[in-house]
Amino acid sequence: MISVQDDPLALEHQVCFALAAASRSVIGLYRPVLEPLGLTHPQYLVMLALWGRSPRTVRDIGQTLRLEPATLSPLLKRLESAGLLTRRRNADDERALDVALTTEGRALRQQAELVPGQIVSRLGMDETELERIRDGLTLLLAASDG
Amino acid sequence: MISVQDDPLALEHQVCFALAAASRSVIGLYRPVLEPLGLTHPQYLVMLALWGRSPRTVRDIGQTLRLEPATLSPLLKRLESAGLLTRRRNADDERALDVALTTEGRALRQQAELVPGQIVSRLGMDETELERIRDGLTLLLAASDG
DNA sequence: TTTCATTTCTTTGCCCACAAATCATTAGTA
DNA sequence: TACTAATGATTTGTGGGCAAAGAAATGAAA
Repeated sequence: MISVQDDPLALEHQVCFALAAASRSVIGLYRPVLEPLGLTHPQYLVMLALWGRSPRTVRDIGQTLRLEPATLSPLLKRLESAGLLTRRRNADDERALDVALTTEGRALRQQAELVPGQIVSRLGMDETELERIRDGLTLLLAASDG
Repeated sequence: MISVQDDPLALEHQVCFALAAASRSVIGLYRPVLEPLGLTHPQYLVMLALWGRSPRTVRDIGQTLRLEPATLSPLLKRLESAGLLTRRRNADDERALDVALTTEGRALRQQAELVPGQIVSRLGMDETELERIRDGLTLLLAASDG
């Protein structure tokens, strides 16, 4: 007889379910926190990348965030419409698109600095445990990404 | 001076980035494995739920998988079109929709039983480590879900 | 230089994912 | 019995996310 214990298809055994559900759930926590900044969560990640270094090409952002250019292309246009960045063809290589922060985009960083603390507080989890999970996920990403 | 070490906005510090990227990356591993079954990953999760118990209402599936009815509604119609399940209003409560496996849907389980092994093998990760990560994610889900 | 392959981004098509609004049914209440 | 509130699913609108195809620029090789 198959019990929940040893059924390999039991939902609670699936890493992929825990991963997908936790990802959606945690990203859901960001929604109200990012809403005053006018950002969705993927847009927030792009801004994090640009606050780290600007300008960057689409390719560069994609490699950093593990996103396809087909995903980034429309997303970057929305951030451009919001006035947070500019999109301009690179002078040396017209294929590449330079994405650069505007003054407004750079300024948004101040508000964004409050975000991680708010999320951790909403999670109400031990920070050490949180870091342990993050490190596990980084391992998992490396294993699935390679 | 702000170094990568203590910058709270550094990408590699963000649990949400590791979570989102790992989730997409791992789900990406399922694509070629599920393709012969004719399932996407979210559809696979719904089938897992139904292999666990059938029939179920949309509400029940949504609570189990943490998905909104608005997400499930079209997804279930696709699985119905694929012949894997039936959708019928509950006789006792016409508001509720009973989702039940067809013979074909039930039969697909055999092929699905091979999936978890293939994924673990593609990940090439220690299974104990994988279980540790899953348990951490379950904690995270509980913290963000409540 | 001409040709062909490669690179980079964009477009198209399909599938999630969810908030908000809507519809139908049921439950609860006067 | 009527009226109202609550429940369960669907629809609509917006925004990811990616594969595949397309367009433009560059690089390489004949």
